[in-house]
Amino acid sequence: MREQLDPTFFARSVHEVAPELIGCELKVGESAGVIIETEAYDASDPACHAYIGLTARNRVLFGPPGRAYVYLSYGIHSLLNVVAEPEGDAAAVLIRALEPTVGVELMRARRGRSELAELCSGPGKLTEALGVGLELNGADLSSPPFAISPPPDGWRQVEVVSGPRIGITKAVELPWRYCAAGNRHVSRPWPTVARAA
DNA sequence: GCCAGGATCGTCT
DNA sequence: GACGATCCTGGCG
Repeated sequence: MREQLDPTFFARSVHEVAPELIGCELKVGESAGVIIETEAYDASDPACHAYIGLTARNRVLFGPPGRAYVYLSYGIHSLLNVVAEPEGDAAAVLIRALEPTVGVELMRARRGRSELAELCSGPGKLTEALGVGLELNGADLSSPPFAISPPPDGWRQVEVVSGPRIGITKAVELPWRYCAAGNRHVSRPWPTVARAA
């Protein structure tokens, strides 16, 4: 297994952590993928679960960085976030899409789909593919079943582009969605790119 | 190919 | 009692 991200990596501004997670490899159990799409949420942000203050659901956001914040969306999907910023500062990075690298057959079985681009191209899809459920809420991302490693050489110089976040109704104008430019595993096509000639 | 609608449940008012 | 940081299916063109 490769070296993992240093714990101090996560104890910074979520607006630094979110773009820098692009290209990093996220492993859960026997499956892994390269992170290609993220979104940043901080406590001053009306769309953030921590905006309303500490509650039973969002308490992990206020805790130590480098943990997993997992919650149920629409009563159906588990969504995975990485807690950022020092303990006491609530902020997190939503993992929106991965490019599958390890354990692809296991992902296919869990998703019930065969096309590679349908396995992890969405926040609800990747948690199903990786086997992430609510029981992992609060878990340390540097301990099994989790592991996060820095980008391998081929990913180190990938261009990261930003734009508006998806699926929210508040603070829609904030350009806090980040993605690896041109990657076809994104959850949605990039809304603002000009068409190539 | 695009769009509208439904599934489903924990959390907060 | 209402509302999602979503996904999939079916109907239509």
